[in-house]
Amino acid sequence: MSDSTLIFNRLLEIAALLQQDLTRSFEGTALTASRTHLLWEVHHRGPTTQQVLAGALDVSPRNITGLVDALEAAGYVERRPHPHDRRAAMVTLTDLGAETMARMTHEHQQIADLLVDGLSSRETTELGDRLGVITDRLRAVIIASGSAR
Amino acid sequence: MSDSTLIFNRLLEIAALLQQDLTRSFEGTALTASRTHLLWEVHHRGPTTQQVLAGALDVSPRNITGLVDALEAAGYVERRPHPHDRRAAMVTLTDLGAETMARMTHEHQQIADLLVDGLSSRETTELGDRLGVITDRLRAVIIASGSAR
DNA sequence: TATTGTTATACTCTATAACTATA
DNA sequence: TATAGTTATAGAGTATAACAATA
Repeated sequence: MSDSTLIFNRLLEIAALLQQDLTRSFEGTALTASRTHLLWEVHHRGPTTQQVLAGALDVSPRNITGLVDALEAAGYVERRPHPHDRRAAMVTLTDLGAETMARMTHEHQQIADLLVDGLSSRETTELGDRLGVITDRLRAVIIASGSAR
Repeated sequence: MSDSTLIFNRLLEIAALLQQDLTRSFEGTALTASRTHLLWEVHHRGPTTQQVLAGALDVSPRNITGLVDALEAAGYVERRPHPHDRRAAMVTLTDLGAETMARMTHEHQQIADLLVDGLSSRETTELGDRLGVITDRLRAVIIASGSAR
């Protein structure tokens, strides 16, 4: 197996492990990866229409309806009236939603520190740079394969 | 944002992009990520019982039934009788399944080369080592959080 | 006429529980 | 009695299409 295949396989394994850890961390709550992604967007954007969320998550508006329904039922968000457009709803974090996102942001930093712990600051910077290169190339591959269709 | 958070976010982004690219590459076929994972296991193990596949994919036996049904309907695998146990079926690649896996293995190598291209062989080795460290730590985190429950 | 969000319908992945055939 | 796989049922994420209310 070539060195590049080895690295690629490590990236795939890391991706699978991250997904697995995320899923496990939601056990026993009403949260899921998709719902948390939506929460994350609202956390960073502030009150947001469902159309905007559909674009941000790259998912159909119908799907957003379902995710917001579930998050609203569990008390993480509220639909509030849009100030100027009576068709639209502003999805807004409740106190529970805001507290949850604050806690998750903190845990996010902690696991990041844990994973990268032990590398010197120079090594850390280099690793970041190389992953950045891979990220950029991967993005380019996806854009290319998208436009090829 | 700390350096470690930056690296962690890059890993998350790479994970999302890989998932996106994989999903897109299956458009217009009967394949999905889960079905391909099953195909991948059979490719590497040879004819395999569904019980073993359930363990390999870490998924319920019921789920394997559905995945094998779909792959069989699309012509990628066959259920053949187990030589000694009439309860069990051996999931076996058809010619189409074997050709598909050969092609995917080749494409897998190509995208690996593409993504890692441009790094010197020393840099490649170091990147692999550092990702290996992260993979091991992440695995440890997941095992720890699993046993805590 | 165009846009926002919903209802209707369908497919995939996933799980647990009950059941059949076989060991 | 235990195991391999299936049927039954259910929840979650996803999609398209048709529709209502509003712009």
